[in-house]
Formats: sequence, structure tokens, C-alpha cells
Amino acid sequence: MHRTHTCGELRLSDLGKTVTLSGWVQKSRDLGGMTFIDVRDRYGVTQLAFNVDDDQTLRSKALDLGREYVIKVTGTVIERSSKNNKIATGEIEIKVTDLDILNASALPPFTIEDETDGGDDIRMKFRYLDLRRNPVRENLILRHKMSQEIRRYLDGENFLEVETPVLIKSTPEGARDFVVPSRMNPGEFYALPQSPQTFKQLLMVSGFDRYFQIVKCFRDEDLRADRQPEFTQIDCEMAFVEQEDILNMFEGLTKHLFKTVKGVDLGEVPRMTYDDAMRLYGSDKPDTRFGMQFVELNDVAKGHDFPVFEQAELVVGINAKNCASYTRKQLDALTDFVKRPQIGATGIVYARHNEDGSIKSSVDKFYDATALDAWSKAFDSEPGDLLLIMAGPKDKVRKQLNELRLEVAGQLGLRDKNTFSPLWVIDFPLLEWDEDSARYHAMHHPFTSPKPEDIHLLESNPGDVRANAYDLVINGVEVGGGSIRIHDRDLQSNMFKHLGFSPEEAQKQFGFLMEAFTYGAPPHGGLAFGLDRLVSIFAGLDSIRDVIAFPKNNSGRDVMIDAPSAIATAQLDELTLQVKA
RNA sequence: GGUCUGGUAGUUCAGCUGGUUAGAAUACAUGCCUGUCACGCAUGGGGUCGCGGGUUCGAGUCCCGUCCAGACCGCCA
Repeated sequence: MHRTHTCGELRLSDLGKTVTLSGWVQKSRDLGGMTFIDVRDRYGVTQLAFNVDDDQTLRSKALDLGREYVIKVTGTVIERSSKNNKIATGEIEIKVTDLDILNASALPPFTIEDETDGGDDIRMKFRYLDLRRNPVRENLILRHKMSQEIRRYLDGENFLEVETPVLIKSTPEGARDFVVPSRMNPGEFYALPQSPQTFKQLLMVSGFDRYFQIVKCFRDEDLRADRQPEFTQIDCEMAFVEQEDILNMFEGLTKHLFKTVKGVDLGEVPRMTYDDAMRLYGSDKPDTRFGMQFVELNDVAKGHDFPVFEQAELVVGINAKNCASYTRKQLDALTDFVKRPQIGATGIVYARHNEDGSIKSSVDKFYDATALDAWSKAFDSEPGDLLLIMAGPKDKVRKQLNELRLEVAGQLGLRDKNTFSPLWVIDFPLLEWDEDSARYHAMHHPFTSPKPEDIHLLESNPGDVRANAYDLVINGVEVGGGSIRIHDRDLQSNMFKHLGFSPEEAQKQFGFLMEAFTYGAPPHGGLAFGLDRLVSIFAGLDSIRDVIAFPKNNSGRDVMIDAPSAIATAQLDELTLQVKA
């Protein structure tokens, strides 16, 4: 028998028991007359005690142990004369009588401790060692718990988990597909799903009125800290529902997760239209852990001969509460921040609301005290506040001010990882204009239904049509999104037309779906959560990599197994493929 | 495709305006130590300064190129 107990479970109540433990050598402390060895497994650490009176073979074996050796020990649980209250097993130790080395270990390239000395690079290359560390293992345990609670909740609501295919058809819409050549069908390719979208809609047609799946999805686009080429969605769909039903159901799921996994009462999830989100935060995924909403200033800023404001489509600012004490240096740093090419602003106008009630701006040449009072009124500012104002084309300046708002809030410590502020963003536009292809694209996807009251705008003002589409945002992170789908064949066909598909293309790409809609498709809609992002928010992490067991790096590589890699010529031949030199 | 940051001991990093034999911490090895748990003390080994080219009497340091890693922009229906 390899073990009678784990390394995390023995307590004072087990005194006198003869036990067998197996695990990895965490650390050896040789004090001369006595030696302590910490043995570790998934469940914890237990101290083994050896001393000078032990059998010499046993003692020398103990002294030979290196870090990460795999050992099996048998001995008696005894009380420590010097206890350690930092670990759960800190009141006992094992007086060892037998020690087996099950496997030696090479010296690990970084220390396997909570605070490792290893950098990201080396930890990813030896990810199987990194996963032995508590913080990383705990992230995976958290992920497991969340998956379990998701299944428990959805099962309780009559959802059925149905698997959908991974080898599917490439479609031109959306992200780039990962593509898989078909040996049996030379010259033809499968695509890996960006989401099981059409399959879950077909399941609705089939009468599975509540479906979910925790499922891998694939997108061949450039990566970020919160974007991996393969990622996991909690994919859900419901039939015979309206938007309200879906929001309620998944607000329930979200609350359930926070309650059961984090012990947090989330409360009612507020709702905000896309238009308001853009107007008040310059973002469709506003971080609502703090206020600092945008204040539009065209009324009070224009008409004072300040050219930057006169020429701007929109003058808009934020009130940084209690920041009037910002030094010139800090303000310059903020200006540099927004001037970086990634943000591309030309500058910031600022105004300090001084303690004596006066207001001092960087554009006093153009604005007298009365004019600045009007600013103050617009911002509802108080002595001690700092007003930060930007100007430019509406969409651009909102985006830039959004970056500034997040930066300032970060500096002020307003983006606390233990605060959770959820928000439904609703009424997304159905379409957005794409300059490159000079046509409208579906903002969500081509199966999203327009709001009935806006359908008449489809011909005249396509950009103004709102969709029955919604995102769940937590702390400025888009954790989920969905829509009420089109279930009418003619409307779907019309939508493809507006998206620039010829009837032939639409038939070729999505004929199966439109045909299905002719056989009694129920009204339906759904939503998909990004599980990786949700777990990383629960874990208080900015990157999703540490909640994924074996993630890819920035370049889409797995540095541990060294993938992707070239394949043999014979394989290429079999697939009738040729690699360009 | 672009912007920025980094690459020096097993590991994490320091190394200034170019100048003797490239340092620290940690890890590792050896010795001492009977209550440690970040044990302690002593000693020791350990370097293609990412790679290639250039400037210079002299390059870890400056310049050009390149590779790798990370953050971001574009992209991500």
C-alpha cells in the first residue's frame, strides 16, 4: 500500500497511529543531531522527523533525499515538541521507521514554493512542475469548483448538457478559423468551432429547450493576457424565451456562483444600454466598481475661442475626486499616457478645484472664473477635485477618455480585486460599419435578432438598428454575451443580405440553418460565458493563463511540448498538402 | 502588421557617462550544528552577458540587424 493518509490530514487526534504517506520532498532541514523533511502532496505538507538514534541505513537514506524526490514513508504520528501554527498538520510529525525512495528527481529549474524564484518563461516550459505549486493548483481547484456549481445550477434548471462537434465547417464571418485538413476528402478542410452557435440553435429546433455545454472554442487571432487560441465557454441556449428570461436565468447563475464559490452576495445586477455605456464610460464594458462617469461639456466649453475645443466634435471629461493635489509631474505623466500611440490623444486639459473654491485650469487664457464655474457645475465638483478633459471626434475621444479613466482609477486604488461590480449592457447595435470591407458587419453575430421596433430602419439606417443582444460585464471585463436569435427563415435570409452575402453564398454557408428554420423553429436565445475569464476574476488575476492547466504563450505556442511544429512530408502527402517554401 | 519593455550564474536580478579578474540574493555541493519549519554558521563550484554584424585601443554597456519573452494597438462575428 502506498499510503494510508494524505499529507494534509493528520492531526493531534491521530497520535500513536502507524501511518504510511507518499509524496514529494518539499524541503530537508538537517540540524545535525536531527533532520526534518517536509513531504508534500496535493493536500498539504507533513513533517517527517529523523534523529541520531535512528537506524543508520534509514538515517543515511533520509540525508540523501533531494528536492522533489518521490518517497513513501511509514511511521508513527507523534506530537511535535515545537509546533508550527502556519500549516494544518503543524501540531504533529511522523517518527519514521521505513523510507522508500519511489523515484529520484533532478534538481528542479525553479523552486517549487508559493513564492517561486522562477519567471513566466521557465514556469511555462516546466508547467508540470509549476502545477505542483499551491497558488497554481488552487486556481485549478477553483475552476473545478466553478464548473461543478455551473453544472449543478443548470441541471437544477432542467438544462441538458449536449456535446457538439469539434470538426465543423469554416465560415467567413467573425474570427479566423483554425483549420484541419481532411485526409479522406482531399483538398477539403474542417474548421474548429469559434463557438457551437449554429449547433445549439439547431438543438432548439430539435426541442431541447434548455441546452448548455462547457466547451472548448477556437479562434485564430492574436493573443492577449485574457485571450487564448483555445478557450472554454459555458455555452447556453433556451427556447420559448424573451431577453428578460435569459437575463434573469443567467443573472441567477452568476449570483449562484458568487454565493457558493466566493461567499459573495452579488445583489441585483444593474442594466445599462449600450448607448449609455458609451456616453458615460466610453466603453461597452465599463468598470463600474467606481464612478467617475463622463461629463459632456460642449455647452460650456464651446464659444470661448479655444481652438481645440471649438474644432472638436465632443468635449468630455471626468472628475477625479480629491486629486487637485496632483503635481505637474503627475499630470504630465497622465498626458504622456494618453499620448502613447496605443491611445493616440493629443493632450489633456485640466482644471483644479482649489480648496478656497477658486478654479485654476490649464486654459485660463480662454476661460474666466465665470466660465470655469460653469464647468464646475457640469462636473458637480467640490474643492479638492481635479477635472480632466479631452476633446476630439466623438467615438475616438470617448475611447481615449475611457483609457484615462481606468488609468486614474488604477492609480487611486479604485480597481479593487475583492470588489465585484456586475453590469448587464443591453441594446447593442445590430450592425457596425467596417471601413476595410466597406460593409456592415454583425456586431454580435449574424443570427442575432433586431429589435422588432427597429426593423423598419434596416433599409434606411442600418447602423441605428438595435439588437436583442446583451453582455454581462464584471469589473470592466466582458465575461459573457448573447442574444435573442432570429428564428424566422425570411428574416435570417434578409439579414444575410444586409451583411453582404449573396443568396447563393448564404445558402452555401448557412443553408442548413435556414432550412431548419422552415421546420418549426421555436423562438430562442442564449448566452455564452467565458469560463477562463470568469475564473480569473474569481481568482483575482488579470491573466487567464494561470487558470488554465497548460496555456499557450503570446505567440500561440505551447513552449512545453513545443507546438505547433512542422509535420513530416509523408503526412503532408497524405493530406495532399504542400508548404510554401 | 505596429508600439513599448525586457533577455547577464540553475533561478530572480544589479552592473552608472564604454575601462582591471562581471557582482548580489537564492538554489546547489561539502563540513559543523538535537526542535527546525524562509533553520543557522562556514567553505566551495557555477557565466557563449540571447544570436550576428558594426563603431572603438577596448563593448555586458553604444549603433544596426535578428531571435525569444511579456504588455498593449490593430485584430478578436
